[in-house]
Amino acid sequence: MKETTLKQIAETLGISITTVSKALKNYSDVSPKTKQAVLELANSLQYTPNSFAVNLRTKESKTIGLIIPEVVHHFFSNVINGIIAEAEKNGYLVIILQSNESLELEKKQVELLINKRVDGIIVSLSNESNHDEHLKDILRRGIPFVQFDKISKLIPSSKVIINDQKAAFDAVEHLIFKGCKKIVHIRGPVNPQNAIDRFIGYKRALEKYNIPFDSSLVYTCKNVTFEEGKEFAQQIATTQPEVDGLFVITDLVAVGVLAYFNEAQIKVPQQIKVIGFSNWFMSQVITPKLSTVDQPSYEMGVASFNLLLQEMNCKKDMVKFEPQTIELTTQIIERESTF
Amino acid sequence: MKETTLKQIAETLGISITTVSKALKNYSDVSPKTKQAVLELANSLQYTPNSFAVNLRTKESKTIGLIIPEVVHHFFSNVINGIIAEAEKNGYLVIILQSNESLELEKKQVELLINKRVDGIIVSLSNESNHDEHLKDILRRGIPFVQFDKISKLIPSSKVIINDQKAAFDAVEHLIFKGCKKIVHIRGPVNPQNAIDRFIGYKRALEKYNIPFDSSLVYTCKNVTFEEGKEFAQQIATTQPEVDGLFVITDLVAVGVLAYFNEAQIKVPQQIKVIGFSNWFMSQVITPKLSTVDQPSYEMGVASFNLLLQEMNCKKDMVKFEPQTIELTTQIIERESTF
DNA sequence: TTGTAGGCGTTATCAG
DNA sequence: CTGATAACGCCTACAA
Repeated sequence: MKETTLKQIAETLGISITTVSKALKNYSDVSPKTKQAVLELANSLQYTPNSFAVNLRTKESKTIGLIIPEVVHHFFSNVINGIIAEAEKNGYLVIILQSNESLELEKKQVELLINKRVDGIIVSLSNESNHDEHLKDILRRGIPFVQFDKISKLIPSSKVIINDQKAAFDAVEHLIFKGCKKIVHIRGPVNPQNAIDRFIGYKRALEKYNIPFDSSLVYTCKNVTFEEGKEFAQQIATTQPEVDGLFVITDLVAVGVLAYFNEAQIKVPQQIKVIGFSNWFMSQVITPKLSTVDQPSYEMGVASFNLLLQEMNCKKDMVKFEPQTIELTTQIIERESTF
Repeated sequence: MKETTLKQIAETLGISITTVSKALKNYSDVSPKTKQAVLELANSLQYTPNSFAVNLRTKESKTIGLIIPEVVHHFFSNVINGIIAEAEKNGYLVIILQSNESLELEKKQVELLINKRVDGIIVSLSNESNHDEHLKDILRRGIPFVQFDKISKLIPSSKVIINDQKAAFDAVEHLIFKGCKKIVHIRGPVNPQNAIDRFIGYKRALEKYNIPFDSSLVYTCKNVTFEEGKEFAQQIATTQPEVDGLFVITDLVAVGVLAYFNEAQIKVPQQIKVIGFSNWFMSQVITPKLSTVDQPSYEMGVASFNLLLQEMNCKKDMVKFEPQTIELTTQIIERESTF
């Protein structure tokens, strides 16, 4: 099974490789006759340029790399969706890697992508990531780079984010408006910037409405799972029965909370109100339907790719590119769990 | 930002490119002294071989392509997970494309991957796919190729599947054992082989237990969504109240069914029993917990990649490869919806 | 309008 | 042990 090459076409047609190449690329200086001959033969031989050779010549592969913590995840799979759709529109392919929330893996994968010489890299950091060197490496090598959602603020790259502080503030304010006085926050792990920001938003809302902050009302997820939600809900129900509101880092965990409350016959929203984060599809399917903060995941993917594209184009044109930060808007979705 | 190359190292060290290359690749015939010098310099210059050049020379890119109908899908995202994990273990990267259940897109994407000269291709067909030419193209070009789950039986490639007929038979038999007499099947679209096979399994089970087949009890999904589940459930409840069992093509749709029954206060499993397919995480979270057929998604990914790897290795060694079919086992998971 | 020549960076062969 | 040379397939000044 031999691949057909320019050389073959040139030889069977008795002309030079150059002419064949030009004919195929619609150069003006090829006689219509030879051009047609070339086109026909190329077609019948199913010629496609060898992308390895093209990559080597042009120094680009029209391929980008994407590193995310988890593929099986409502938010991230939607982001992937947005990225590959937008990439395809623009003639780019996407290599996807999963860090499994491990900093070690994330580092290795950055290295992999650098070695692969992808044209650009998009990353959302793992929960473990409290370390920057591998990201600086990307910058040092001059590879176009975009961070989204779980970012390192200190790295001067383009970023696509939401205003986590404000979104969290809104969520907690919503609970307060609904009459909650004693509000628990089930927060994300220690490292991720967005977990920190949502925590800050929670505190700010309390502050604004003169509710004293009480650290015993803060629970910290390690794995951010459904099971953790159940466990924390149980702890809360048994040790802090006076809690009447719950702001949860993400819908998956909030669904775990609701699952426990259902089992324990604790009435939501009558006895306790719950609001999640991210507007997962399932949150409108469970009983009671979960109030949440809508986070535009697909759009984040699209925006991330487009920022990357801009930077890649600048690089090609040797134009300096200024990193940009795009902040997408969020929205409170009120459902049964906070009626 | 210049990339460092063998040439640079050779020049600054005053030796030949060949020697540098050998030193870096641990060839036996390089003096320890020069070797060390090369290694040190390469290290301090952060040398990494230009993969474009390597690809061109070796005619492989250590990259495979994966085409699936949907990324945001519990089953497929788990398969992706399995594939990229196994690929990474073996030094391969994965380009992911999404056909959006469109045959047109699927064809284009196959072409894209062929042009990209990936080392191998893994595909799960879109629901629209009733057409083979693009798959034959892969075979014609001699590109290692594996199909999984939604396959074209006629294409002689390796395949990773479950026994959909048997799995469906088991599910329906389970309903019959639980006392169901009038069993509806909400089936998948017309084209996909696995929708056809599950339908056959349904009929066989009825036959075995002498329940006459009644085509008015078969509903056909177009989009296989939550909403469709709700709609069909409503139709069934209003027009065929004597139905007492429901075998649904996939959990997502089944969850839609349960959502309607919940709203309409129809008691599951007392009035009607429901069994889904694929063992989605959410199926154990909703109320009532959904009985289902467990389909090993991650494992399908792993098996698919491994089959592909075998074929890629055979190709390298110029050994003939015989396409294989791996059939993974399924299992009935009994939960509240069929108690 | 066509062709020659050089190079992208690596690897493999073969001779010194 | 070391290196010259060719080749992978394509692109692009520059000549002819």
